[in-house]
Amino acid sequence: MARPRKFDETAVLDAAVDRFWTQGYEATSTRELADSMRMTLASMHNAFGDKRALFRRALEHYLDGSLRARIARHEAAASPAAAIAGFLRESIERSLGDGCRRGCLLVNSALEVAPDNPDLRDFLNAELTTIEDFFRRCIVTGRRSGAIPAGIPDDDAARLLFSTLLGIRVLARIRPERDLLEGAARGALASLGLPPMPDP
Amino acid sequence: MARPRKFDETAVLDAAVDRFWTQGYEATSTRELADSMRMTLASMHNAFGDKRALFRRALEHYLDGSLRARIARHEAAASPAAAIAGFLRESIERSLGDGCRRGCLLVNSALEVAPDNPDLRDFLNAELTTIEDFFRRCIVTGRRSGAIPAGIPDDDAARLLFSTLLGIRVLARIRPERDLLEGAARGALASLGLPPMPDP
DNA sequence: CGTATTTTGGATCATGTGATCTAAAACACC
DNA sequence: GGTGTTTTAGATCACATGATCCAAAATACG
Repeated sequence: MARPRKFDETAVLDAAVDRFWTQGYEATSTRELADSMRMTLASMHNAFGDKRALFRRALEHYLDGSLRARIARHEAAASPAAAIAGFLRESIERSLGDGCRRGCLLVNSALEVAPDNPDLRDFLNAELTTIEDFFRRCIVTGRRSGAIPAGIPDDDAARLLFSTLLGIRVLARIRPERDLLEGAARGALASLGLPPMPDP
Repeated sequence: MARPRKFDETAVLDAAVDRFWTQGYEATSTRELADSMRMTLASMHNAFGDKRALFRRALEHYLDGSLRARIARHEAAASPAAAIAGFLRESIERSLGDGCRRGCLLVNSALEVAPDNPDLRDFLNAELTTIEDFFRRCIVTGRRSGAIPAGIPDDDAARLLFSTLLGIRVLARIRPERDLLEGAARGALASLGLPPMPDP
C-alpha cells in the first residue's frame, strides 16, 4: 500500500533511550537524536512526533525492556525475601556495571522532566508505584508465611525499601561506590529482618 | 575608586537559586536568570562569569543558607537520636510545604548536572558526604551512650539513613504525599530502634 | 574639579534549537 | 505497469541561546 519503513523500531528506540539516559532530556538535541538513531529529522518527526512524544516512547521502550520483566523475574524467586534481596542486588550491579554513571532513566526522568509535565508525571508515578507495590507484595506474603518477621507496618516497610532503592539510584549517578550502595541496601534488609543480598 | 554595584548580592543569588531550583540548570536561560535577578546580561556576566560559574555560586549560596546551618542546629538537639529524627522531620516538612515540588536543589543538581561535570560533582559529593557524616556521627555517639541500640554496623546504618533521605527528596519532587514520605522515614527510624519523628 | 576604574544598558554576534516544507524515492495493490 | 500512499532526504524557517562588544553612567580618589 505504501513505502515500507527502512529502520528497525527497536534499534532506533534503543538509540534514543541511550541518549536521553546518558544526557537527560533538555541536554539532548533533536539533531543528535536523529544522528544516533541513524535517521533524518524528518523521518524521526514523521514516525514519532515531536521531541516530547519521542521521549515518552523511549521511556516506555526502556521500561518495557527493563523494569516490568525484572519485577516478574524476581517475584518468581524462591521466596519473597529472596525477591527483595535479588531485586536490590540487581539494581546495585546494574548501577556499578555502567561506567557512564547513568543511574536509572526512570528516576532521572522523575526528577528532571516530571515536575512540570503532568502527563509524564502520572505515567512515571504509575511505574514507580509498580516498584513500591512489588515491595509491598513481597513483605505481605513473606510475613504471612512467617518467612519475614513482623515489625513495622507493611506499608512503612515497603516505603522504606522503595525510598532506599531511589536513594541507591541517585547515588549510582553521583557516587557509584560499592560500599555505599551495598551499605544502604544491607542496612534496609537487615533492619527489616530480611536475609542479606546474594553475592554479586 | 570605581562605580559601586547597584544590586544586592544576596538578593540576586536568591533569585538565581529560585530559577535553577524550580526549572533545573539546562531549562533555565541566561536571559531568564538576568530578568529574575533584575539585572542586565552584561552585569550578570561581569559579576558572576558564565552560566556554569553562576550556577556554582547559586548552589553555594543555597547550601550556605540551608544545609550547613540545618545540620548544626539539629546536631545541637537533646540527643543524637533526636537529631536524626528532627533532621528527617524538617526535610519532610520542607518537601511538603513547597507547592512547587522543587525537592532539594542539591539532590536535583546531583542528578542533572553532576554526572558530566567533574568539578561540580566533587563539590556536590563533598556536600552530600556532609550529610552522610552527620548521620554517622549521630549513630556512633548515640550507640556509645546506649541511647541507640546496637545492630547493623554504624556505617550501614548511616548509609541507610542517607539513602532514605535521598529517596524522600526524590519522591518530594514527583509524589509529595505525606504518607509516603513519612512512611519511608518511619520505616528507617523504627527499624534502627530509633524513636519516631516529632510531630510536624 | 578631573581622572581613573568599574558597572551598567542596549545592541549584537554566531550558533544551536525544535520544527516544517518540498520533492524525490520506494513499495503494495489493482 | 500504473497508481496511490507513505517514507525518505535535504534544505530551510523562525526563534532562542550563551556570550560579547561598546559607549554611557557613576563613583572614589587625587
